[in-house]
Amino acid sequence: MTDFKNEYCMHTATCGELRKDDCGREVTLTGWAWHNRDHGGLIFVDLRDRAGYTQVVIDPDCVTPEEFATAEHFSREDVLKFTGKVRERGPEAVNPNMATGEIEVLARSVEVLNKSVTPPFSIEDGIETDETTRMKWRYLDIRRPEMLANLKLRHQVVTAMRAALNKRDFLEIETPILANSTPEGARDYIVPSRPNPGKFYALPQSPQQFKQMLMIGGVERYYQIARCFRDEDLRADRQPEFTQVDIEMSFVQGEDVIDMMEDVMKETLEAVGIEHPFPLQRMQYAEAMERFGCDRPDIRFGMELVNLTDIVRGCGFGVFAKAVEAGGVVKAINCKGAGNWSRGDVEKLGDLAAENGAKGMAWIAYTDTDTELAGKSPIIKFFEDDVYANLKEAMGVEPGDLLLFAADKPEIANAVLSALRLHMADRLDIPRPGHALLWVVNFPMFKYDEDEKKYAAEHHPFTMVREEDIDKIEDAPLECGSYSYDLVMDGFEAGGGTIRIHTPELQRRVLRRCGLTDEQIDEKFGHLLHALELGAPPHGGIALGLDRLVMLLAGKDSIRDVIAFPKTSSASDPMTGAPSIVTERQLKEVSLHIL
RNA sequence: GGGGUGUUAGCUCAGUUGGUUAGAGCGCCGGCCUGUCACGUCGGAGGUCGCGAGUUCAAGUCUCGUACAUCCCGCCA
Repeated sequence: MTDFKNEYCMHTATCGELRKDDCGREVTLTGWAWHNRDHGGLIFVDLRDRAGYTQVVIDPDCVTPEEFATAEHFSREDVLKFTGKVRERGPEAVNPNMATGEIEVLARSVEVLNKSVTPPFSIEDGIETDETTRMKWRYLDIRRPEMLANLKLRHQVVTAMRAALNKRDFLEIETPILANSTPEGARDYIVPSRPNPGKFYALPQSPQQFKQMLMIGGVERYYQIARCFRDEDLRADRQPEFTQVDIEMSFVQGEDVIDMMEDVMKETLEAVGIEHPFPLQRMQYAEAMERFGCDRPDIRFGMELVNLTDIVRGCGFGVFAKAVEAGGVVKAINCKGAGNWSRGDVEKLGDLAAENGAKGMAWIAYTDTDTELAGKSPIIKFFEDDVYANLKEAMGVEPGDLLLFAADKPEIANAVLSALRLHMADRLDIPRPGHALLWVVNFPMFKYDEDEKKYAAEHHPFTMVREEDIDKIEDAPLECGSYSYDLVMDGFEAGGGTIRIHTPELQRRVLRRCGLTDEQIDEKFGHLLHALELGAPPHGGIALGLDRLVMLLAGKDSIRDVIAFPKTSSASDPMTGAPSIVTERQLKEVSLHIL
């Protein structure tokens, strides 16, 4: 962490900046007592601030007896102020493990700015303190250099993105937090309106409609570091409130947004010291699903899905043959290095397959010594010789391999093998160095919702349908492509965007296809349709998930580590106690009562 | 809504087949110590075993329920 200017404050130097060249300077340092080492006749204090830490020496010959007595009772995290001379350490006393290890400050005056009670956990990097404890005392957690570094990285990313966008004539514009509920999408956080009894605002799931209005308003290039809210269950990479870098442009086609975003990403990554080749790979959605089984592939390693459907069609193994007959697929991955796993360990992988919807998981193992590639598996005996030979060839089998199969509807087979692929990469310690970004483009426009028995937009219903597919909206919606692009990084969706519909007729057709009646469309989206009638320019944009992006750059597994004050999995905050009950009077004011 | 894992000292954890007074490291308190840097050393304090039932002569340990955390599925346009 770099230093900051020593202006407007008590100290004249930070605890991280002093070096050999500063020897002889008289400085005032402020900070927190990190480690106190009392040698009886001599006391060492590691004084820590945002910039780093410095050893302060308290020698009874250099301070008053009262000050020395004070120093004998320093506690961890006391807030201290020292004035003294920087001096070079003797050669034996140099500490090569600390940035300021060649110097120390000999205290001339000692002042306690504030005592601290014993902290509930120690302020160290690499601790494995329970997250509830960390979040209850989040301000202590933030004192850890690692957490401070994460927050600083986040700041640097935001700063770089702002700079890159400002340079390209984007305007940063704020949109409402008190917005309107939308019928589709995630569950809304709702806020009662006191002057409008029985009516509610919804906190925005994204500024989607507002930014389209800004384009129609002639802004042409907009961005916002936008807080978004979704009342859905949490995950390691999902919080109820999160931040998007929200971007929209007018008079563009999909390639324009992609090109712009690549330039912004390039400058952002450079700002935090990461090199990545540009332009990025662009992969069709269909190809991503075929090769990796998911729309956000981690392409830093292989173990790609192999489609065996044609090879096993009509074969002697009934499970595979029937799956194909029913219109499904048979796919497999080759886990190199797992061929010697015990049968029990392999069978356990079936649990993961089941979690993702599989009815079972077939496998074939080849031990290191199985040079004939006979294989071990309960299913081999069902295959005809030529089928088995073709299968082995398609999978590129070698001794030491483990094949895992999925035979099901394409969605399930892909989901199962995608999960297994990532799991096996972890288990086999397959290296995933650096970062890999790519675009996944041309998502289907619609998907069929089995539960609701209706079609829904894959991205969102404002997405532009590919011109050649517009005639299929009513009769073959699943065949409609869209102008959509996801920015994928290390197996995560780092961002997603689309070109928007800018004519009212097409917008209405898409909303109808999503199952809305004309009355519902007019009620919920009337303002948008009117706006599209009044000279809406062709426009499109993208939204980046800032939390996920910073998480990946920081090398963390959870976005909670890059958010200053995150929520627990029950969407609560152990530090402030939010959410909490409100008074009867508050409820009455907004015309509510609790059931 | 469903599944997995976990909950024992301030923190991180161990605790055998259900059996005497529940342990360790770190931290904390006190003594000693003038070159340590995770200082050392001697001594000490510190426990509603998440909570509630049940089984049993006996429960940290077994059963059921429940709360919270965490991971995953559903969900997240």
